[in-house]
Amino acid sequence: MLREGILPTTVTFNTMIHMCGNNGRMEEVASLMRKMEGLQCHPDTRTYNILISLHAKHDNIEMAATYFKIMKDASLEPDAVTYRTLLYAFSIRNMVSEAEKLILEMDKKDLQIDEFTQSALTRMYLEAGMVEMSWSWFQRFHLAGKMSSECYSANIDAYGERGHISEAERAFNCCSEGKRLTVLEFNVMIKAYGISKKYNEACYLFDSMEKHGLSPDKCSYSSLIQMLAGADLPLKAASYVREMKEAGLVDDCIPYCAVISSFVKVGQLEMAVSLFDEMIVFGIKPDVVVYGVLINAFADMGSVKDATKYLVEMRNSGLEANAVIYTSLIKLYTKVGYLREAQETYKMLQSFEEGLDVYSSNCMIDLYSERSMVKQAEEIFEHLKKKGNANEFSYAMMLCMYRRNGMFKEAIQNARKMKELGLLTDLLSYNNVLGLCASDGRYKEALATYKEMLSSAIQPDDSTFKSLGIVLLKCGVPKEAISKLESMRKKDPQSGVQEWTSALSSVIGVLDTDSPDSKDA
DNA sequence: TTAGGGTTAG
Repeated sequence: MLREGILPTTVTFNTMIHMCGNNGRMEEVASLMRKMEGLQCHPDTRTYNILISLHAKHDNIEMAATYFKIMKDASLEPDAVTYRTLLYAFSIRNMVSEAEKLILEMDKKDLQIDEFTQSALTRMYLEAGMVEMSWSWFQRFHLAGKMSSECYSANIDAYGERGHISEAERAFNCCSEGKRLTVLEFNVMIKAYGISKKYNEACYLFDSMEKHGLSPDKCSYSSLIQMLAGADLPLKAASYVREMKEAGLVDDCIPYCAVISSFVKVGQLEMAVSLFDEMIVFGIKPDVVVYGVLINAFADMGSVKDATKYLVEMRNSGLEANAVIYTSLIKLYTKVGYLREAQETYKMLQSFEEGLDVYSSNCMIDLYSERSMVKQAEEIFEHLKKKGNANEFSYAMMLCMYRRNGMFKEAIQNARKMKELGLLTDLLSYNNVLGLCASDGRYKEALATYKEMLSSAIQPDDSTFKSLGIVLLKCGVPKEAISKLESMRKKDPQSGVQEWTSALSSVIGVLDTDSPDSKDA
């Protein structure tokens, strides 16, 4: 583009810088700047505006601010575009003092802030915890009277998203005084009520749209249905789905799916199924997600028959099961103890990119360990470890399997590895490890584990003290003394736990070895 | 710059 013999003008450079920058070729932008300098071709205000906006877009705010300074040093007058670009960039990064400095300059030059930047200011002040300040800016714009629906909505949304519901309401009311409301303001206000868990208000506002001569659009319905479903109010949500259907605004199964999954969540599976049936009657095609919801629901119930029914139905309608569905099936087969089916499903999962995750692998370990199929369980466990995916569940299940099969050495190694990797975090895991230590005669290790448990603020339970009681008993503490410790703990858990700790410390603290028959202690 | 559905165990 830069041909020899023809001197490119500033305008040409501006165009090229703009093009390169928009394509992300920032090195070329820098090289063009150097060429400009070499040719003594002077950048103008527009050149700097482009540079500031490009660097802001590429998240290099320092460079954007630097060009602003260079521009002024070159005695070029920043214009409304310059200020708007930089002020917006500062606002969305919550750079309050930098933004305020610019605003001051703009006021001096009598330059107006555009409404898009204004809503960014509202957000910035809210993020900074300066609610009053944000409100005074909102008012300044509101009183100037040139706000659009988009701007009012952006402000209502800014307040609503952060739970400032009364400011959102005030902004909404300001809007209704100044101009005719549109669906947009209603939608963000409904969303605001949802975020503040004011579901009745949301419904009431939605229902009042008609009185304002407005019809709710797809977004109004979707957000209301979504919020009600998420708030465990599926019955209410269902009535709006029906209304939405009546209005001809349902074109996929997503709103139905939200409500169906809400019914499942609150345990009303029959309602979920009947809404699903209703959806089919209306000719809305179910997709793999909504099938997934039902299959998972029946998997949780251990109902192979129903889960399979929906799986078959899904396949018959030409949909392929995905990794999520196979994971639900593995959960189901683990629950009911169908090893062969689980193995087959696990094999199917291998063909997926996300494929074999910890969850499904742990299900397989669970199945194998219940059957004492040590080798098979180990194989999966090794695979998990190799990929760095083995988690607390994986380790705990392996530990239990080893223990059940009398493989104490392996069990202890596992327990130690768990601690080492920081995977011992849950009460159940601690209890597993303590139970193991107690039955394997590792009293010092039991005490250390118990102390670790207390210091990581895990509340011990009855099962914890059952194992510790065995430890004390094996150390020669009489049964009566142990029962006394337990009744003390039942009466006053706090001091009871302390009594247990000192009893264990005094008995075990004097031992000089742990498990005399082991050499790896 | 309005909203959006599914899997996480002992």
